[in-house]
Amino acid sequence: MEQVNVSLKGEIRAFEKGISVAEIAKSIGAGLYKAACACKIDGGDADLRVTVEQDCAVEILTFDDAGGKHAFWHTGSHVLAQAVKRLFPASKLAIGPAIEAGFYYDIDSETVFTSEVLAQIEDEMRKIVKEDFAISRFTKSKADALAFMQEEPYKVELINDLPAGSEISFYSQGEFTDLCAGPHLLSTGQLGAVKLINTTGAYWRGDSKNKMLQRVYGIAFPKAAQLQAHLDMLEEAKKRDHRKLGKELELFELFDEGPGFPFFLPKGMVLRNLLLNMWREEHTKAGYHEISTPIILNKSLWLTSGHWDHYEKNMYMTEIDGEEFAVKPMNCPGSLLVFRSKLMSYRDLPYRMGELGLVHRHELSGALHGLMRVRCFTQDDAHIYMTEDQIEDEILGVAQLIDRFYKMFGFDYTLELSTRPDDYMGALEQWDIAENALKRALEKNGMPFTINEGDGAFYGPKIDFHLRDCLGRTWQCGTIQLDYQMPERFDISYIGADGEKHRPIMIHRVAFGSVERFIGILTEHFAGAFPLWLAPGQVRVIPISENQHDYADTVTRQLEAAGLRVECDLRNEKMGYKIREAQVQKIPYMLVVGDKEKADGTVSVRARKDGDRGAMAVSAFVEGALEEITTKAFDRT
RNA sequence: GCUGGUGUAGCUCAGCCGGUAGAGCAGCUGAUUUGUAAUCAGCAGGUCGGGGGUUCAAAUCCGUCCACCAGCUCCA
Repeated sequence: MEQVNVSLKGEIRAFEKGISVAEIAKSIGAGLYKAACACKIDGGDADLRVTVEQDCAVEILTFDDAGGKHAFWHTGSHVLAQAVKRLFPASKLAIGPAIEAGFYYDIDSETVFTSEVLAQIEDEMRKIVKEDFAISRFTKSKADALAFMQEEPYKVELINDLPAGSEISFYSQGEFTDLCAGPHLLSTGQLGAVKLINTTGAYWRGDSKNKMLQRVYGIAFPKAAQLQAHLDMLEEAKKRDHRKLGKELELFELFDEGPGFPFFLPKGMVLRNLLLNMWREEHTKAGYHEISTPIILNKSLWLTSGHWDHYEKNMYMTEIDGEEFAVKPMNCPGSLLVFRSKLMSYRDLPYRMGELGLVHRHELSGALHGLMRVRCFTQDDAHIYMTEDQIEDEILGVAQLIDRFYKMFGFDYTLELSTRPDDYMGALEQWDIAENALKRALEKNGMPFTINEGDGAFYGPKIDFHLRDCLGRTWQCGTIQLDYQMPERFDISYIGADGEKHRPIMIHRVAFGSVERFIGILTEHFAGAFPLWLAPGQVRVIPISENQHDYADTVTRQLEAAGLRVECDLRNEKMGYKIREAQVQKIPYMLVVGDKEKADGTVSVRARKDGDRGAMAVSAFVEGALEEITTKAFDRT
């Protein structure tokens, strides 16, 4: 009998040739076999049914591994499809993948999947889980696969797109079979707890020209307790929603009169201005010169920049004295005009020009979302004009600046390199140079990144910074774009050491991305409990009774003199009521003053995060608070 | 923009099959003078998202527009 040597977590074991990975898992232990979802063979994702024909390294994946979760949820989507087919046999199935959290299935059905129908489907799914069907895999030739799936038009379309001669795999469970590359679990019973989250519309193949299908989202876990924990997490995320908190904390407001045009309220402005003060300080230190350019500019400028050709559908137009003007969707043309207005020497380069520029873009009404997706926003923009041999240093400098900004709040982020889009402007070889320069800068500095093909700006490739928020959603914030095109189009130049004119290269970059979006992300990140340095109201003085109003007022003035943002609550309410209100408003510190404090010249400090800290001298409190502000200390709640 | 859903007092929501609007919180007034997350009472507050239509009668039914929500698409 032939044997193969299988490396399992570094340990080599011999098995009979042709053994399936599932059997290998079983040989290790019944527990592992039960928990196994998928596997990796020599590092590549594989199905547990795969047989081992030669020496290799095998890794068994469970729900705790990303690959295991993927298979788990993918099976979830098949169970969903099976339930829908049982209840509504006329439904046509499109695609049903696993996603970052759970799975979905796109279905073409006459029946509208209301919440009642969803509950019905969910019940049917639980039955299928209970029935514990073994899941089997088989393959067919392309012709056979087409014949086999002839009742499913979407599957036929998918199969037709597969290369001729390919072996097409299917998975079966009970009466249900689906076209699928896998991997899948061994049986439907492994799913444990399933839950359908919601249903929405989705275009077939993501193209708005195609038919709108119904997308049903679901999630599943091995244990009911895990499902409950996940649902609790979603509940918590809802509480942190910046749209809710923004209203409650009076930070910003959106009115019907200005869809997508946010209004900032007094408290929101305090936060915003503090953020921008920090931004200005950091940029001044980093050698940037701040400018401000108008929001309405003549159409001719937008023709020169190429925005008219590439961005017109998103631009707001107006007419002045019989001429066409556009509201700026980007700040770069203004910056270029400023650069061009002065004769520049190579000694001036790199020239870093920053602008907190208000831009307007017409986004689809359905895309609007609180402060995260709006129609007018402030980019913390900057344009760096430089020579070719300054590119790498400048990119690195910007990346470090952005890194400092994000670390200041404890944000995680990932990098993406976006390459040449279809509607690109300029010469191919310049794009290659630019893409390589960005790639080199990242690689040279050991910054890991993924590549997002075809997602660059029309004038150049870019490095995008994606922040992760409390919902696990990622938001594109910072970006660094390298541009050879605009300098060309605007015919800008500098005088080189040789006395001749040369064309500079430019970087477009933002750190916050959109000041509005960043504030939205910060709000959710901190659940409205901003670090002391950013909190619109930092301290609330709470006298216990009228008897201490004079003292409370004295304390308040002392804190004001120290530069703290403080309010004194002199209302005729009980202390508990005032504390509750301050707590709800996420005021970092409450200072309770009663007769004792008045007599001793102290304050009883209550912190938002951990409650009563006891009495201390006013000066001691001020000193601690100022220290906390200077260090920009934060803790995520 | 598309699919589905929602729109009632400042906020959160109730109002069955059409009979002409209600609660809690917030607000105001008064009483209470209070020791670490809600003191009590009274008052005031809404042409029920907008314009239409059906009807003796519309918050309720129909249609349309607007906004919002969940996604799709797009994106900072």
